Amino acid sequence: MGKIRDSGRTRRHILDAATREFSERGFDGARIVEIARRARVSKQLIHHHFHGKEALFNAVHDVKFRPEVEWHEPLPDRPSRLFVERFRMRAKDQAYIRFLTWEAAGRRRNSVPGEQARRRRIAQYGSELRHMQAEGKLPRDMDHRMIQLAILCLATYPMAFRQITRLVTGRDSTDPAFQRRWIAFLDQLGKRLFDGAPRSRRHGRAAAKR
Amino acid sequence: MGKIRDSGRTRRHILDAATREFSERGFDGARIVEIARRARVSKQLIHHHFHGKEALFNAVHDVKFRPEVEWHEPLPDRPSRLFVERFRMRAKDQAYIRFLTWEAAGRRRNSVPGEQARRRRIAQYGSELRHMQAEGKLPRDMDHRMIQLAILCLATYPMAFRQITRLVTGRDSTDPAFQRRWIAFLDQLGKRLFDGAPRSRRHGRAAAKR
DNA sequence: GTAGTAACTTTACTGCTGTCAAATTATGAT
DNA sequence: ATCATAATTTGACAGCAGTAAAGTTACTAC
Repeated sequence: MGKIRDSGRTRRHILDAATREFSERGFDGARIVEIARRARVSKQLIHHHFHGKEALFNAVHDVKFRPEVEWHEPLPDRPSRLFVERFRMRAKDQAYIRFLTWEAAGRRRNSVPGEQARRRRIAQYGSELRHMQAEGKLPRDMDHRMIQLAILCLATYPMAFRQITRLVTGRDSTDPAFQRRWIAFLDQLGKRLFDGAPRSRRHGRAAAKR
Repeated sequence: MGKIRDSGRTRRHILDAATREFSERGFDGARIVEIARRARVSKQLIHHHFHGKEALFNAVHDVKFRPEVEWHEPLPDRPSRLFVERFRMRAKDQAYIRFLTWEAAGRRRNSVPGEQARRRRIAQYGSELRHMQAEGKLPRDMDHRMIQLAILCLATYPMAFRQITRLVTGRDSTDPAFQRRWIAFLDQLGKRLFDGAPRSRRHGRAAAKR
């Protein structure tokens, strides 16, 4: 019998199960009995290791998602790849997207968990963008924070709002065929936006319209 | 005493209250007692008029959000305004955004409610985009469905993921100051993307990079 | 080996939530 | 006036979710 006692292992099992359950059903929808079933422990044991549902939820965030937040990925050198690279990251981490979506939907607490670290992380990304602006790789006449937000829009939305993506494109956002096309599109987008007029010298086009 | 009985009025009150409650807390988080309190009726009366929580939820969608889905807005003539106009719409209807977000987060049912109408609505928008492509107003070398999705990304995400928007820009997405800047940014984006190189004749740029 | 501690189980309960059924009150037709 | 019908209130309950506390089993140090 593999009945050896190992608190670390069971804690891990519980956390894994809880991660999936919370991701799928959200905090209110999640059932701790279900988590117990998935982790193959009794629900009381969950309450023994962690202390209540709320605490378990926080633990899940800390253990499972904090690394994601802390992780620092290098920016691509070509600015036109900003969209694509970010999307690639997001597409790999569906669970985190779902967590973000639940967080956005619910308003259980005005301060988001791990706000400090996330703010730092985001600020750092922002300063790198500004640096690219200074180098002339990104247009200077655009607010770098808005560029950053746009990157997140295009990288996150299709994975978060899967039902919409399916309605619009006919394919689920997890479908590799969709991801290929979206990446191709983001590449076009990046090139048109940033390769074409990287300098700030007024991005003169034929002002034909209007 | 305004104690006259008017089923229509109370039904409306219940629906209003339910709309807010479901928007704020989602299906699982919503409490029908709370809906009753807001509508100033007893919870049993809710169960009398509608039949259970699930049915009430569907009714809310039908009555409150269906019109939004059905509504047909004219596309702007200048393609560069596509982003801005869509965002303007979205910013006005926070409740609908929240509904979409809950819908995206939860997986209560694989088929989304009102799918038929929404699909038709979306397809129509798509065909108008294709028409703009045919007119040369939009680049032909981009997949119009991806353009459509991008529009939704940029219009919806900041309003849906308010916590992210706040972390990135420092302002809440309902803040008029943010909305002004985002609109300005989307305008720049649209111009760079669609005013500059509307034709499909290879959008020649200085292929300096790489 | 034994004592102590921590992992796990069992039993039980409390509070809440959605729902049902019956009683009451208003409304409208005849 | 009366009677049927629908609106609304009252009362009650059955189920479940989270939790607490006590009991049992395994592991560890001495």
